[in-house]
Formats: sequence, C-alpha cells, structure tokens
Amino acid sequence: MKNIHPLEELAASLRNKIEDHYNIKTGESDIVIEDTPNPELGDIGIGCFFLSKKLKKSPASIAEELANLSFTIPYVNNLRSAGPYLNMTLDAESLIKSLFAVISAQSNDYGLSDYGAGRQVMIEYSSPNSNKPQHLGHVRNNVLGMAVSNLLEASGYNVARVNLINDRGIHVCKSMISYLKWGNGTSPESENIKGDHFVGDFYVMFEKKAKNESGLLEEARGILKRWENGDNEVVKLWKKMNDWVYEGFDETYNRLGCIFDKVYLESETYTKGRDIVLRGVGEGILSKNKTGEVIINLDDLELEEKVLLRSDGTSIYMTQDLGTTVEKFNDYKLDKAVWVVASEQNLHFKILFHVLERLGYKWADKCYHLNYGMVYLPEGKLKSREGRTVDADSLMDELHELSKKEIIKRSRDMDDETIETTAEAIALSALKYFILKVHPRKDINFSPEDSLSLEGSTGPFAQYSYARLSSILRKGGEAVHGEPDFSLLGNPEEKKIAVLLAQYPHVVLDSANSYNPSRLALWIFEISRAINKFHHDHSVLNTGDPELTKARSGLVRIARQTLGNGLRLMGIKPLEKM
RNA sequence: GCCCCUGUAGCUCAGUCAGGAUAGAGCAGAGGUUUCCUAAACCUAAGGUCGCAGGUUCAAGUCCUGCCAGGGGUACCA
Repeated sequence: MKNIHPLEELAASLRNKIEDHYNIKTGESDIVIEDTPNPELGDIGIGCFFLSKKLKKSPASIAEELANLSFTIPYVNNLRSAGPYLNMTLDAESLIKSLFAVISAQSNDYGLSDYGAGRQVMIEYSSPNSNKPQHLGHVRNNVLGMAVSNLLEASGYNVARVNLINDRGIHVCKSMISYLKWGNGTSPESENIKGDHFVGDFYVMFEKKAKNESGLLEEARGILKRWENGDNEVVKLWKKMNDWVYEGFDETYNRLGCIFDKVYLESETYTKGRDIVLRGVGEGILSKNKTGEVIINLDDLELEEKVLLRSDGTSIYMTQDLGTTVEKFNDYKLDKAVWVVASEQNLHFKILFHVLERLGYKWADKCYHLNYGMVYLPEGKLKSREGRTVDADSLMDELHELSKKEIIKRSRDMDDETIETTAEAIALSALKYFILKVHPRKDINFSPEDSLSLEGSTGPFAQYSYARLSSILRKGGEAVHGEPDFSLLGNPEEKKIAVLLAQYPHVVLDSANSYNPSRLALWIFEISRAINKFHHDHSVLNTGDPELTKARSGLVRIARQTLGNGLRLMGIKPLEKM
C-alpha cells in the first residue's frame, strides 16, 4: 500500500508505543479500533484485553497506565481510559487535513488496497438456464456476484467474472418442442416480445400442456437425443432460440450492470467431465456398481455413495461441474475459484470439492461456494414453473415506475428524459441496496411494498445524500475552491464524517475478505446519516464566512468522493441530482 | 430419520467468524423541526426474558450440549 491512510498510521503508531513501553511484541491484528458507545468517552478506542495475558495485569489497569503515559500519536489529542478501554479523542484538523490530501490524490481509488495483489480469483455468477427469463433469485445472484467481484478487485485481486450458461438439456428441448408445435414461425421481432420472455412463454406453455398430454415429454426427450446426435435441423433451431434468449439476457445484464470476462456454455463443456470420471475409474479411485453407474464412496464424509456417471455413460450435473471446474483451472492460473450459487446447492458443492480432492487435484482447496439464501415473496417461494413469476425485468420496471412517481410528485425542474434516467438510477439503487444490505447467508423476505419504499436504510437515501453533496459543490461556484483551512472545523457532525471517511478503507477490505457486501452497505447508511445530520445542523454556502465555507467544502468534496466510491463498489451509480 | 442454515423490538435487519463498554439501526405508530445549500431530511420519547434450558468463563446475543420452531438439502434433475 503506497498511501498510508490516517487510521492505519494511528494504529501503527499506537502499536509501536505499546511495544516500546512494555518491551513486548504484538500482532498486527491485535489493535482493533472500535467506535466508542458514547462521544463523551472519546471518538475511538481499543480494548486492552489482548495485553492482559502477556502482562498478567487486568485490562483496566493497563488502559489506565497507557492513558497516563500521554503518548504522542498522530491525529490524537487526548488519551483516556474507561474501564478496560483506551479511548482517544481525535484531532479534527489534522485528521481532515490528512484525509483531504489522501482522498483528493486518490479520488476514485480511495479505499483500494493491494491486499490481494498478484493473486487471481474467478467469480462465477448468474449461471442461468437458456429456456426462460431471469427471475428474482437471479437478481440476487447477479447483484451479489457483481458486488463481491468489485470488492475483491478493490482489494487488489485480479478478478475474472464468468458466467456459465446451462444452454442444453431437457428444459431447453421443452421450449423447442413447444415452439415447433405452436410457434407458427413467429419470432420475438414479429411479436415484439423480449427474446428470453418469448422463449420462456413457450416453456410455460409446454409445462401446462404436458399435464394433459403424456406424450409431450417423450417428444422433448426425442429432441434431446437428436440434439446430442448433432441433427442439423434441431441444432439450427436450438441456436436460433438460444440467440433469442441471449439477446434478452444482454438487455437485462446491461440494465443491471453485469459484466463477464468469459462465458462458459454447458453445451461446450458437458462432455469433458466424463473423461475425468473415467480416468478416476482407471486409477481405482472411483468404481462401477452392479447396475453400471460410476460411483464414489463417501464414507469419509459420512454420506451415501454418489453417482458420477449414468449407467448409459451420459453426464449428470456433477459430471459437468467436474469438467467445467478442471476447465476453469486450465484456462486461468487461479488462486481462488468462487461460485455464487444459492444455498440449496450446498451439498452439491461440498461433494464436488471433495471429489476433486479425491481425484488428486491439488487446487481443490481453492474452491469456495459463496452460498446465499432464498428470496421469498409474502406469498411464498418464487418459482417460475408455477406461474407465479416475478421476473427481473418486470421487477425493475415496477421500481422504475414508482420512483418516477416520486420524482414527479416533488416537481423538480427536470425534463422528461432526465426524469427517466433518474427514475432508472433510483430504481436500481433501491433494488441493489435492498439485496446487498442483508447478509448473503440470510433469506430475504422480499416484500414488494417495502422494497419500493424510499425511506430508511435504502439506496435512494444514499443517493439523496450524495446528490446533496454534489449540489453544494455545483452551486458553490468560486466559493468552494481554494486552499481550505481545516482548523476551522471540528464540530461533532464534521468529526463524525471524518471518522467514517477514515474507516472506509478498512470497511472495503473487511467486506471483501468476508465476501459480505452488507458491511459496506452499513457503512454507506452510516455516512449517509452523518451527512444529512451535518446538512441539517450546519450550512456550507451560507456561513457568512468565506473561509469556513471553503473548509466545509473541502470536507463535502471528500465525503462525496468516498460515498461515491462506496456506491460504485455496490454496483450503484451515484446520482448528481435527484 | 440424518445433514446444513436461520431464530435479536409489532415488522425488516446489524452485531455471532475472532466472547469484552449500558444489545444497535431502520420501518410502522406517538410528538416536534422548514423565510436557510434538495423536508426523499433532521430531532425527541417509547418499544428487548437476544427461541428455550443447561454448561464453560472474571465476562456469553457471540463458545459448548440438549431441546423447540421455520427454511433448505438428502435423485442415474439442475
């Protein structure tokens, strides 16, 4: 890390002083800077528990001793003990001055670290089937995958964002047979329907009709067989329909901001796992049972044996994933491979990684399943097969319409086009923030009503805070420029913002290391609140003192920069006006 | 049955990995603030046997054991 951030400087200095005084060694992670429960106790503090064992003294007496030594520590103008805690009062002037220098210099890079430098990580996310549009579950996956990718990249890793499209199989053939029977040669263009919805409608039609027509499934299986034999006609239709779906997906991905460095297609990888499995049989690691399936004994996991290849020699899900994973490690020199996949598949991934290890792949321990909880509607689980579909596109449309209403209600000076782009930005920030503020492992109770609310801990609230900061700088003209004199700052509201800005780099790293964007979401909410409180209590442009205006503008500038950086990592585009 | 996850205020959630300050927010409901840079805001009060019961510890929402409730999984589906 080339640039030392204020809080790191402070922690390092404190650690040195403690080591020198007691003539001991401490670990880098021993000094954990915490917030105090109450500003009267100081701005930040550390618990002295970690010293207690080494020094054989009570944490409280250590804290008192340290406080009485009156060290000189950067950005700190007062040390005091409170029980087992050593608390510090920060010096607003030097802290803000230093933050201003660092954040101005780093601008969009403030918060980035080189923690993961030189290491390559792959994030597989989205992973849709090519027979229907994406639904609310995919939205969570997409949003989570993007945010985690951004966070890891911000922490210095090389990140490969990849998608694995399940573009072959019986589900695709169902849409195909349905289109052949009832499509009458129509197309997304002729019907003016988004391609993935067009194909999805035929899939739904199949499921409905198959309930009464028992022969339909047989026909779909026939199509699958013909596809596997490379039947020209079938392959041509398959390509055509998949392209329709991909056109639709591209639109959805563009709207959400999803990007991929590489797309794996199951049709290209699905046979590769078979060789791996057969080699495992040859090496005696795997075996064939009496009915002809290749199986692996999982006694070591206290699980039932698992089939890895069907008796007719065809691949199952596990076979394909074995193949794709080996492919991934062949394509990239990976230090970490992450799968963003719902927790329904926890067992699948546990077995997948274990089988890879048993097959002797040394990199098996670099595989990580980032699982996330279900998304529920008040009515129950989302299922596209049961007609109760909340697809990604209509959800975004719905949110768009609502934020548009809110904008119009407030009757700002905005032309129609700006209203549309603003409504879209607010809608997407609402959706993304709502998903990311919840810990990935938890289920989300997606109440459409709550998600549409624009108050509280939401994306629009953060956008509002950002827009107000932008507004001040826009309207300030000359008054907000020039060398700020930060000795004029130091009220509690200014200090609160400064402390949060100083903590930001740690929040980013912490979120990245725990694959948990909700930590960053919390920080975004906290600084948004601090900004609004500051706006409420203090004026920037109307202070009557040009020097104070300049100083506060400096703080506004770096707050805006840092909040914007945080939002961008969440995949949210900050709004200058709303 | 067995395995995994979840259970914190009326509702939605932080905090559990790494035990430490009086368990924090938001929403809803109650009350208040606007000649002033965006009131999509801000403030105040109220709201809790941290699912239950044991245990470990100087200290447990956090660790251990058992139980209860909800969800997921337990396919030659993906």
